[in-house]
Parts: sequence; structure tokens; C-alpha cells
Amino acid sequence: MATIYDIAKAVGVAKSTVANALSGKGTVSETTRQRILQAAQDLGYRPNAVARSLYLHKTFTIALIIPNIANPFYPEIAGAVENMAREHEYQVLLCNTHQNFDLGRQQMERFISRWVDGYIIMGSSMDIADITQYFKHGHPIVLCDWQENESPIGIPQVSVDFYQAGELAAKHLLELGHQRIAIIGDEPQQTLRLEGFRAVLEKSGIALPPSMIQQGNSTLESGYAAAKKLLLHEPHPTAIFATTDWMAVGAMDAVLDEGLHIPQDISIIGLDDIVVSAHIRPRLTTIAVPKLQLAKEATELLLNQFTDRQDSSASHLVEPYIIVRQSTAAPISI
Amino acid sequence: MATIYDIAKAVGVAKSTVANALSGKGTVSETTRQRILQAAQDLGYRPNAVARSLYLHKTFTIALIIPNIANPFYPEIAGAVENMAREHEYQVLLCNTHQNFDLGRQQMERFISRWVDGYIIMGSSMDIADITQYFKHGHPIVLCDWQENESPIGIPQVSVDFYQAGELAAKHLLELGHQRIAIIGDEPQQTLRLEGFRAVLEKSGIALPPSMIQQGNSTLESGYAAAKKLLLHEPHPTAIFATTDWMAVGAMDAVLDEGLHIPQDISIIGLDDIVVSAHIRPRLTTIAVPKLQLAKEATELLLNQFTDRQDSSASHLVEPYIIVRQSTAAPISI
DNA sequence: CTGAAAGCGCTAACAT
DNA sequence: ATGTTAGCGCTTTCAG
Repeated sequence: MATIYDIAKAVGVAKSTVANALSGKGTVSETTRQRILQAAQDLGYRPNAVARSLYLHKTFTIALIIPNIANPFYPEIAGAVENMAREHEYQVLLCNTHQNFDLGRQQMERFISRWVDGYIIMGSSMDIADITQYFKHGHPIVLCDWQENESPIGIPQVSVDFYQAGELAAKHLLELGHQRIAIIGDEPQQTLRLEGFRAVLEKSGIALPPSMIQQGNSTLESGYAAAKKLLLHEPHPTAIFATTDWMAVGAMDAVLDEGLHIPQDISIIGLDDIVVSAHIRPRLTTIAVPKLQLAKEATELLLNQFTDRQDSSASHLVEPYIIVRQSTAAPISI
Repeated sequence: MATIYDIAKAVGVAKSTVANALSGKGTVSETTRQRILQAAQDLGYRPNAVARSLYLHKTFTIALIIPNIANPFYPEIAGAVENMAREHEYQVLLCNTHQNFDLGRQQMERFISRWVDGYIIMGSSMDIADITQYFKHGHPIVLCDWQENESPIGIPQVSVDFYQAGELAAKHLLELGHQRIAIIGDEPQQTLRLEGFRAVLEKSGIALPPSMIQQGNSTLESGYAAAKKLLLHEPHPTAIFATTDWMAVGAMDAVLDEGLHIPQDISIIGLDDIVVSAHIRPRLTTIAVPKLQLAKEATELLLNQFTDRQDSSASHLVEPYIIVRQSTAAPISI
């Protein structure tokens, strides 16, 4: 690997002159500049970003910390973040914490050692207490799609109004006339959706007994298992709100496996609007989350922190909206 | 940020003593070692990986270069690669090239500037000519899930026997009794699958006319569009082989949208075995690819190159296998 | 317009 | 057992 020193030797000038010529910063005569550029070309010179980082205290790297890329909610976002980062000459390091806080902390320590410039932390991939510490210590962080209620004051964030999302789901089911309603959630990560959902039901005098609340972990399989349990009850619920589409797909599978029909016997509504939801049978009704907007704003907010230190208080809450498809309908027998 | 020099000052020893104490390499008396460790703790010392990299010429970073993380084939692999890398104290940079060779080259140049230690390049995310150049210049590379026939001699690779995959798909359809068979491919990236498929058909005297070959681009939407075109033909094919599951899901959607039944009117078979394929209706018959094995072996092969420079010739070809589910059956009317 | 020199934080010889 | 020193390749004053 050729260095600026090699170029300097070849051309017969000093390192700093080469640096000036290459960066275009100082003043270099046109002739030497040309000779330097030529030599750089000939030697196959590539700037050394590591050395540059050491001096600049900046690596042009951001980390994207998520629970699990295998959850189809994240790939879309990861792609968008990578695109935006690239446009600004940043690289993105991927980190799946699998909801393991120790692992999250350990990875964070490694990132800090590497002088990663900033972090987009999604879902509930890390302990908010840890995050708060890191943020206080000056590490630029943006919370994205942050789950729910542990209000992380002071940390910039771009999230979805999940309470409203829960409300939207409940309203839809209520309007359809459902009374026996169940929810498949991923607590304690995703309580806001449940709370919004429950609040609307209660306002209509409909209870959400513990037996109608099943615990999942955001995987398809957990949605399947949760739905199976729900179907054990007689009479079974006529509608299920799965707090993520991925679990909803699993729940649909379970319901169908039991020989029941969707939406005739049971309505199912999800949350996220992952791509596949629009293409399976029946097509999944869902509360959509504007994922690209999330990714875009989160990246912008992070990049802004690198320049304006102040902007950090900015927090965006994006609005979910319902997409009614085929998996929900009025209950046949009330 | 505290440095070893800060610790040295605090304790009253030389930098190198601190370095020795911290790394456990040299010999340091137990008392000073303790004082150094204590000071490190107090000052909140974190080793500086950038400085370390500059000296060591090693960044403990690998890049995962893929066509598009939004294609559900990749997230599973990306997760597995990240896991393995982490266990070996490596970080992974994500790069989606969107099949844009210029972008791939540009990103590769940036990675090289950053002294990324090695590359796992998947699908057809980059120009094989570029890759070959980089590999020749000493950059550790592993090709993973490499698409088909431009035999990249000398570059270690872990791929699937796609020719065999194509054969398996054809055999299955033939055994079921299909005669009017179509394929949705993603050429020129994925020709081997098509060739294996075609070879088996021809052996049975069944032609694959151009009208029965539709072009997709590995997105769900392209599978949908391709299937729609296929259905324009009278009589329409009784079976479709989509060369990726993601396109197969789109194809199923299109067929169903036309009011046809799967598998009664049309059989559909995919390739990849992405998670969702097992959970949609009808469940998708597919040629499965051992994704975790791909990811694991690719990462190992890359990590090996960092130590044994020789092992690079190793190339693995993993075997695909069929999973018969509900989307294929004998044609009703021959 | 060009050069010399310091320093980013660390590692590893080599002295002491 | 500890200290000194010379880099890794770059950027940035500050002199000439």
C-alpha cells in the first residue's frame, strides 16, 4: 500500500505538500500538483482512513443496533439507513442484540473503542439505562422505533405513536362488532400498543381478561404458539390483535391449522405492514408504520448531531395508519 | 477519553508498562499491575481500537456485501454471519449493492481505505471481474451463495449446487405429471438453476419455449408480474418454477388473483426456503438451501484466510434438497 | 509555494 | 521489572 510518503519520495517533495495537493486545501503550484496526482495514480495510492480517523477522532461509521434482522420489520429499515449513510460517506455496522442487554452493552463497548461516530438503536435492543449513560457521556445516539413507555428523556428519537396504533386496531375491531377480543403481545417491550388497545376496549365496556392476553416474542413461531393457546378457550375469541405482523402471520397459520376460517371465524389484525402481509391469503389487515420515514429521519437526526450539538432534543413521533385488507370482518355469531 | 498515557501519568510509570500490564504480555510486578488496573478503572479507560488498528494493520472488521437485505433470503444469513463474527471479535459492515456494479466497486474502494480485513460477497452483488482483481491484490474474499457459472477460479467460495437445485425442481414437477411448465428466473444472475431445470425437462422431451421463461429480478413484485404474464397464455402452464421463494410468493399471489387455485390449477415451486414459505397458504413447495451452513462456512473460510494464507483454495458446494408442501400437485387436466 | 515537525493512541523492539 | 524509542499514515500548524 502506497502512502503519501511514498508519493512524496517519488515526486521529490514533502509529505505535507502531497497532503495539500490531495486534499486541495493548502496552496500547491499547478505543476507539482499534477506530478503528485500522477504519482498517486501510478502507485495506486489509496488514502488510509484509519490513520485519518486517528488524527481526526472520527471514523465515518455508524452502528445500527437492532433486536434481530431476521424479523422482517428490520431489513427494510436497515437498507434505508445504509443508503442514507452511504450518501453521506458513512458506513454502517450491523449489530443484532437478540434482546440480550449484556450483549448489547458488550457490543456498545466495542463500538466505543472503535470510535464509532454514532448509534441508531431500534426496538428494545438495549437497556435504556445503559443507553442513557452512553448518551450522557457524549455518544451521539438516536432511538428509532423505540418501544413504548420508559420515556428516555433527552435522547433524540424517531418513533411511532404506538398508543395510537393500539387504539386504531381496537377501534377497527370494535366497529366490526367484535366482543371477544384477544391480543398477542411482546411484553414488556411493547406495552404502549397494548395500553392503547385496552383503553379503547374498556371505553366500550369490553374487558381484556388475562386469558385473552398472550405473550409472544416477535417471532413468527411465537405468534403461532400464542394463537394456538388462544384457541383453547371456549368460546374462542372472534378477533386477535397481534402486535407485530410477523406474529400475525404465525397466528394466521395457527388459526388455519385449526381448521378455522379467516376472517369468517376469526379476524386477525397485525401491526407494522411488512411487505409479505399484503401478499398472503388472506391479505393481512394491519396498522402500518411508515418505515422508510423512520429510517430516513433517524439517520438525519443522527447525522445532525455530528454537526449541531444542540439539535439533539428533537424528537419525532410518526403516525401509524390502518390498512384494511382481508383478514378482518364482522363476527358471524355474536 | 483516557489513554494509556493518562494512566501512566496517574500511576507514575511509563506508557509501555501500562501497555504490558493491560495486555498481560510483558512482565509487570503484581503491585504496579494492580495500581495500573485500578487507575484504568478510575479513569474509565477504553482501549483505542483505531490506534491499535493503525499499528497492527488490522481492523477486526469484515464487510458483508449483498444485493439487497430486503430480500428475505439475506437477513437470516446476515444474522448468522454477524453472530459468528462477533464470537471471533469481529464487527460486520453491511453493504447493499442493489446489483449496481459501480456502487459495489465504489464501496469496495472505501472498505479498502478503511482496511476492512475481509469480505463475504453474496449473490451477484458485484462484478466478478472486479472481485477477481481485488482478490489478486491480496484482499481476503469469500464468495457465498455465488450465482452460477462465471467460474471464479481461485477465490474461495461456499455456494449451493444450483444446477442440482434446478434438476430437483424439474424432477418433482415431472414426477407429478406436468407437461406445460414455466419458469420465472432472474437472469443473467441465476442461469445455473435454469440450466439444471431445462436439462431435466429436455431429457423427458419437454420443451421450455421462450414464452414459458419469464424474467424477474428477485423481488416479490417481479414474481407477481412475471406470473401474470405467464397466465396470459392459453392454455396456461400447469406448473411454475420460480427460482427464488420471494418471487414464488409473488407468483402465488398473482395466480390467486386470477381466480385460479394452487395447486389444483397451477403448481408452484420455489427455491431458497425462506421462513415465510412454510407458513403461507398454500404452503410453498421449495428447493431448500441450507442457509445457516452457508453463512457459517463462509465466515469460517474468511476467518481462516486471516491466519492460513493457503487455505484459500477451499471451496464448498452445499447440497439443496426438496421440501414438498402444498403448492405442488399433479395437474388435473393433461 | 513548500518543508519541517508535532501528534492522534497504540505496539513492540530494545535498553536499562 | 520498567523505560525509551520508533513507528503505523495522516492532518495541521508554523517556518522558511
